[in-house]
Amino acid sequence: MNQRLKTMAENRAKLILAARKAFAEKGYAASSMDDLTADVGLTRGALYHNFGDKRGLLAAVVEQIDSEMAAHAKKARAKAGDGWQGLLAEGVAYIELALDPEVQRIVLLDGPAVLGDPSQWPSQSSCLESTKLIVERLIAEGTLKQIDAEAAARLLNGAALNAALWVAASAAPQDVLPKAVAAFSALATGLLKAPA
Amino acid sequence: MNQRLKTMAENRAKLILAARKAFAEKGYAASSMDDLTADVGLTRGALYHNFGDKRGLLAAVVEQIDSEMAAHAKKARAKAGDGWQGLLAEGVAYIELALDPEVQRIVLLDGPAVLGDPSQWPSQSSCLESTKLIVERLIAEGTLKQIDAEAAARLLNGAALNAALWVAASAAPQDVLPKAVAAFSALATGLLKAPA
DNA sequence: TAATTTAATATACACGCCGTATGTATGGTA
DNA sequence: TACCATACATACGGCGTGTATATTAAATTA
Repeated sequence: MNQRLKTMAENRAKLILAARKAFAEKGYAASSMDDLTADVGLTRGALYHNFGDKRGLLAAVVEQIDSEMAAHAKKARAKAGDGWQGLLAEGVAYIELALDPEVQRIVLLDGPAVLGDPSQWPSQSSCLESTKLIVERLIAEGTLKQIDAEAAARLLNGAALNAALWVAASAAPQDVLPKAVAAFSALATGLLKAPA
Repeated sequence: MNQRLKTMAENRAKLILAARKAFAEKGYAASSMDDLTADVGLTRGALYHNFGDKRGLLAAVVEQIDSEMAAHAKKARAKAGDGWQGLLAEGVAYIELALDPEVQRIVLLDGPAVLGDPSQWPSQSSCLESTKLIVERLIAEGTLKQIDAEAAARLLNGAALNAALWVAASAAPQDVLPKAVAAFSALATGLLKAPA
């Protein structure tokens, strides 16, 4: 088979892996591309050929992490069913995901600053889209109030992410997590037509 | 009177003003300290003497904008009274404030990435504190459910900020703003003990 | 299989920016 | 008036990015 494509894919994977580590530990700005590439036995030549520039590498990293997050959230939702409980479960899953330092630093802090508004990212918007679809169905079912589905989906995600940041930055995350989840659930019930 | 302190204060103000402009337009990373200081007839010497480093300048800028935001939100709340309506009004005020590109870029994007978690900033935490106080009073009054006041305050602020980012990034902000406000209000009613 | 072409990666260079160390000049003070 | 402190300017070193050129290894074709 094609040898070149294979090694190229391997090199891309190696660079992304090293970048996840470096970006998470030192932050995007403080990560040297020379060091990063040298760590995996390459030079900046490979990097600029594969990703265009430093931002391109960050975008690739963000996309990877983001898709992992979406998969995780989707699994959590599936476990809780496709109705109201599923929507709640997805939000809670996001909160828990953002406890990961990699997610915090790369996706929540540096990502927006360097790449711009997350809702424009292809990966995030897919996740948002799925949330929006559930909301739309629940509205049609009469479970939720008649509000703009996209607005509701965005604010739910936003609240969840913010809760996650709070939990992550706190001194005792395991104590704060349940409070955050409780507050999130309470807020979410505001969308219900007939409150629980 | 003391001439030196006066000119120093003037220079600080000039630098902060120029930084607000540069950071808002080009972003923090792309703003050159040489250019910035030259714009106001100074050199980096003045900057590093007054603010320590580039981050220090950003911190000063963020603090200034942040305090302006807090003042604005407080005023909006006062106008709507000190109860539940005031809490809502404060959230809506935040959403509207974040339509300002300066606020978006500096406070919401670059600020967290460079300075770290916003809840640690002295200015923001003061605003959060005031929200928390209202929530606590409303809980004591029996207006709100028995939930953690800090959690509720944080998620409210988080949802509002996220709504603002969405509105700001949209093609037709004036159309999206009412949807965001409606969704925010709906979410917030989830905190009420007896839903409206 | 040998020559040729393609392209993935390495190397080398130019430029800009930050932070610091040192110099200078002006305002306060005795 | 002479001295000192300090706010600011100047000069320097180092690092990091992005790009242009070179090299090497794989794929293709005859």
